[in-house]
Amino acid sequence: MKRVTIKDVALEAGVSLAAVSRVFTNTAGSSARMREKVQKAAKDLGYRPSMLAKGLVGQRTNLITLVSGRMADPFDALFLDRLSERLAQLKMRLLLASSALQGPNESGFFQALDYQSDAVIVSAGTMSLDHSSACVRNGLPVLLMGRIVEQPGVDCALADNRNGARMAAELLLRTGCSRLGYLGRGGETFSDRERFKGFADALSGSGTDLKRYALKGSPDNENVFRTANTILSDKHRPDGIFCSSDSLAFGVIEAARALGISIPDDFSVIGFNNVPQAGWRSFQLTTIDLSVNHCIETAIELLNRRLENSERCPLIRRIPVELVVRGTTRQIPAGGKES
Amino acid sequence: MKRVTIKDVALEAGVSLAAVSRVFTNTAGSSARMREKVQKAAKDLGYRPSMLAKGLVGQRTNLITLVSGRMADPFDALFLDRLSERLAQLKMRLLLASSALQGPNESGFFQALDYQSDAVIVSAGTMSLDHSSACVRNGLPVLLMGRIVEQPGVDCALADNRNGARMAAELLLRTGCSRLGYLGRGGETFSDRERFKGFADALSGSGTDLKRYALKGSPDNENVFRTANTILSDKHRPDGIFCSSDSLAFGVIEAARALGISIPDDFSVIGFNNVPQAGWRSFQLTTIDLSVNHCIETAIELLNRRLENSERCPLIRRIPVELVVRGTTRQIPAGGKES
DNA sequence: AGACATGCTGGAAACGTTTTCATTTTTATA
DNA sequence: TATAAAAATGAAAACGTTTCCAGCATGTCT
Repeated sequence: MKRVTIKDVALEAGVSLAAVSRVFTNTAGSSARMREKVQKAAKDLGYRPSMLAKGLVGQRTNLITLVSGRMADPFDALFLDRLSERLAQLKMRLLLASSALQGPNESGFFQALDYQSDAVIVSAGTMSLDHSSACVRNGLPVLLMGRIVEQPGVDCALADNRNGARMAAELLLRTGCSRLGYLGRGGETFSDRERFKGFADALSGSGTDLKRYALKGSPDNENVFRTANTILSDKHRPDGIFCSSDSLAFGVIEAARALGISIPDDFSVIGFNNVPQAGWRSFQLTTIDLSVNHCIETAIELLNRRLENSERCPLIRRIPVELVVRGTTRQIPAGGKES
Repeated sequence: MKRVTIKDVALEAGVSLAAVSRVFTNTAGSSARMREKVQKAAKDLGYRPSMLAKGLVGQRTNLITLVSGRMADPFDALFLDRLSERLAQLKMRLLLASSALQGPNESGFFQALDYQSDAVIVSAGTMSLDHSSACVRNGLPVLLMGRIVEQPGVDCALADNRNGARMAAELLLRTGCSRLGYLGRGGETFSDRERFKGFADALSGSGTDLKRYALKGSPDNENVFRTANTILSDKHRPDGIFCSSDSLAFGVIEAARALGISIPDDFSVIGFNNVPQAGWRSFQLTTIDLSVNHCIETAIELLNRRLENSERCPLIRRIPVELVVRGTTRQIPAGGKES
């Protein structure tokens, strides 16, 4: 019932505590005989080092706190899943901070501090950064996914939004759309703004109309459907729309179908993220692919570099995106000049 | 840069360590004056107790380890999300154990032990329970979601699978299906078996055909589609199919559409879980609803009861399910006798 | 006024590690 | 073989808490 400690192992092996510790931390300075004795004793007793004690004295807990939004969007779920797996390979563990519940002292940053995480990753675009400075002050690295904040100790990784938006704009133009729309989530996140701006800039000079729509209320399918329904019921509705996420695009597709608007003949839709569902036969959504794996690798790289040198200046990494053409946009006219 | 400890607070307030600790743990035996002094000092210094130290000496870490499968299924993602939020209300944190990576000593159970979690929740149906006994032996409560293992210290919570399967069977029968199929995931999980058995039992005596199909390979949409396509291409294909999860049902629906089989006129589909997508206009899937909130509440209740009495005998909780009729099954003939 | 319970307070041990430092043993060098 | 250098080992302090125990006021009862 009682935990097997390093002391028990030392006793069993007839050596000192320090010796056991050295063997388990692979510190130089223990004979082959010693390693053998200790390892045998440890195995016999079923010893496992207490990460709590380790973290208390050492400077690493191997804990990474993740502040994530609601897992409603499949992209977030996928990100979480892969991140957890990848970190496990590096012997690190993910500690979840519910970004939903935000009491006075309940910020994910405080949680990270309480458990002495080695770092905090913030992937919730809407999460307030009010208390991030508390982390920075304590030397706790912060990694921001999806937005940029210039502050020492805070690294950032985010999609190449402008480029993605540009590709979407160009495709819509080349396939003959002329009244365009942009649909973003209500919250006005950093990514949202960048995507709109990139879309608008790419369109400028083309002489096309651009209307910006924003979701009001929660991003669940039903609400998206209603919003899209309103947009598409308008007499002067757009004939092509770029959505800041695939989830929005799905709702738009369904609204178009419900109204009998034919996709892609009468109406085009482009999403963002390329979540698995985008490829399903029911949607065949043309979208901007943001590779989850690429996100993870970038995050891991920034994390590692920060952990080995906490003083280095902040880095901002842009994750490249790619256009994936499926069935919600028209074919590019064959005669046109190819880029 | 250095952490503010209880010692600093004690010094600032001019009291002893013990006094500060007592104030922060709400232990009886500190005067109003003392509380005031300490709280002021703590606030001035920005003190936050180290959960590591707390966990090391006390017996609670407020950490719950969750061993979950790949987050591909939206139900899992939802469960994780809500669980994290609910636990946060109770001042507990979720520590993730990637069930994917299973090295020799990498089982989630060991991870729970290493960090001295207060409990382990296993929601990955396919996760091996090889090392669960190590937890039980160390007095670490185990909560199994979705399957039953009778062992001291191990509580179980799972859907009322037989009842759900019965409802599915009855609906299919009453809407006139006569050649039925059951499609489960390959792994042959506990739930899978229960659902099939429940389905088969409810059908016995009705004189209908029942064929059991199982997915081979990964449960991604494309693979499900291929499997469903094979099933439905058969000349003697079923005219109604019950799937062990909504994700499977989506693939089946798409395969039917691709083959020009009309739903629900020529073919009926029922899923399990009632994930949000089941209600989307693109699917309108008739399914067996398993309430995530109900799952969470049951889990929390079992957890709490186990934490306050680690000796109590194991409990098995069945979570009720409900039939949600949508568009992938035919209407029940009006004239028939209602139940 | 003396005895006694009561409530508040601080000292110190404990939790399970790592790490520094001094000591002992081994190995290499002359 | 003596000696210096190197390697292996153990004792003890530190990490930041909680908790047990003893001491000391204070107030109450005879």
